[in-house]
Amino acid sequence: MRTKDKILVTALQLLNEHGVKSVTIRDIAAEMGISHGNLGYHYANMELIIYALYEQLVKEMDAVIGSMQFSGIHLQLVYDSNKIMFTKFYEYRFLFIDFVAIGRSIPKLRKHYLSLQKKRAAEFFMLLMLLKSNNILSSKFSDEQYGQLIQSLTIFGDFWISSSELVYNGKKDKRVDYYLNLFFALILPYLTKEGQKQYGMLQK
Amino acid sequence: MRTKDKILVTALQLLNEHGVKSVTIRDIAAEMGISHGNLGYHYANMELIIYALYEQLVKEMDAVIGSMQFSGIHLQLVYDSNKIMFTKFYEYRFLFIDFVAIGRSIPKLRKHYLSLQKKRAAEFFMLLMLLKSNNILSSKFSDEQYGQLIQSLTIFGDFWISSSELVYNGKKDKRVDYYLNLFFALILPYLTKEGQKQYGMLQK
DNA sequence: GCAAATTTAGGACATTTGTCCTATTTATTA
DNA sequence: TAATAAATAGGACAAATGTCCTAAATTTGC
Repeated sequence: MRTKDKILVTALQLLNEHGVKSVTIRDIAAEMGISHGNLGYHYANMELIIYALYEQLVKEMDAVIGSMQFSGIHLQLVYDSNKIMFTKFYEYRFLFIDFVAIGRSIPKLRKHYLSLQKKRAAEFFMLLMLLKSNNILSSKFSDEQYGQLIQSLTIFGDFWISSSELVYNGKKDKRVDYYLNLFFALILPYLTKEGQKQYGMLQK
Repeated sequence: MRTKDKILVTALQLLNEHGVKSVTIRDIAAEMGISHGNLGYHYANMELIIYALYEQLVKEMDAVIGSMQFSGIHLQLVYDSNKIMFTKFYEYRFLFIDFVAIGRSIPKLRKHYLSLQKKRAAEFFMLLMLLKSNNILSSKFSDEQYGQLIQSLTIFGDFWISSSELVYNGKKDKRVDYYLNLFFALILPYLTKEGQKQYGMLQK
């Protein structure tokens, strides 16, 4: 692996473990066994590394979402795509754990995230509308209510990791599933009979 | 005001504005126009200041919640108590914005928060059960489902500020109301006819 | 195989920050 | 009022950190 890539791998590991505040250029160099001067040659400072990792996450998400086959609308689809997203998010958890601090110190990242979120919210809204017209989500709730639901789901999606970092004390390999389950519990009361049937048959 | 109290006031203002990462003992002293040596005499480091502010928040919350009159069970009660909590949280928003980083660097704070959260969740569960038995919340959802709802509401309650810090661009004085409204939208589908009626009549 | 470009190591330096220390001033109390 | 305690100012210092620089080593392209 090229040094430049290896730096990102090591940085990600250290950032996830110790948090943005505690990791320095020199820490990463030491962990890799290279000089801090060398590391500075590839990435002059932590912000560049963090932004590179953010770009990497976005890229990986696009790739994995893009490769999904949308064969007919079904609750399983929502489940699968969210499971992938939750898992990826957790791989890059330091970003979410220090979300605001990072957004504050790297305006470019914040700006990009905002437009990304807007796009994702619009896609998700389309998906919900589709589920609604296919009698999976109930029609008795207004589009505005579904819009609000999406906002809350977005907040949950962005911050379940932070919460779990402080609170979760279950098995490590069940963490994502646990919060994915909570996420779906938020959608549960909006389901029709048919939706509930599909929910019961979800392959988790 | 005593210097020791004034330090907390100034620290809170700076922390809310710039975040934990960017505020130092010396910054606070400079803002107050006193020497850093003097500030060190009262609080040796930032962690002591942050913990003191956390204690202050907990104390203020206890006081304000304790003074509420619980005259009969009603959705308005849930609304009012949450409005108070949301408002207080926002006054001390730096705590929530850097929740994980603070919890990591001040284990005592993390530990206290965990036991507090446990207590609050239990109280909230009792409240929901009461609303359920008073036909405000629907009986068609299981206690387990209400338990999950509380967990999601807790995550929302702890992190709406972080999200708003990055996303919200509405009027400043409507911020708390906006997220309180989203918070209640999460409860909406669990309401009975009677509950919905009370919801429509909420004095916001 | 050799010149040029890239990569690497490590030193130097300024800045920031927490921490400690002492001297002075202000407040308290007996 | 005198002595004691509390509060304040500001200097000193070490550790950490980003940043810059140079020289050596390695790789690349012709």
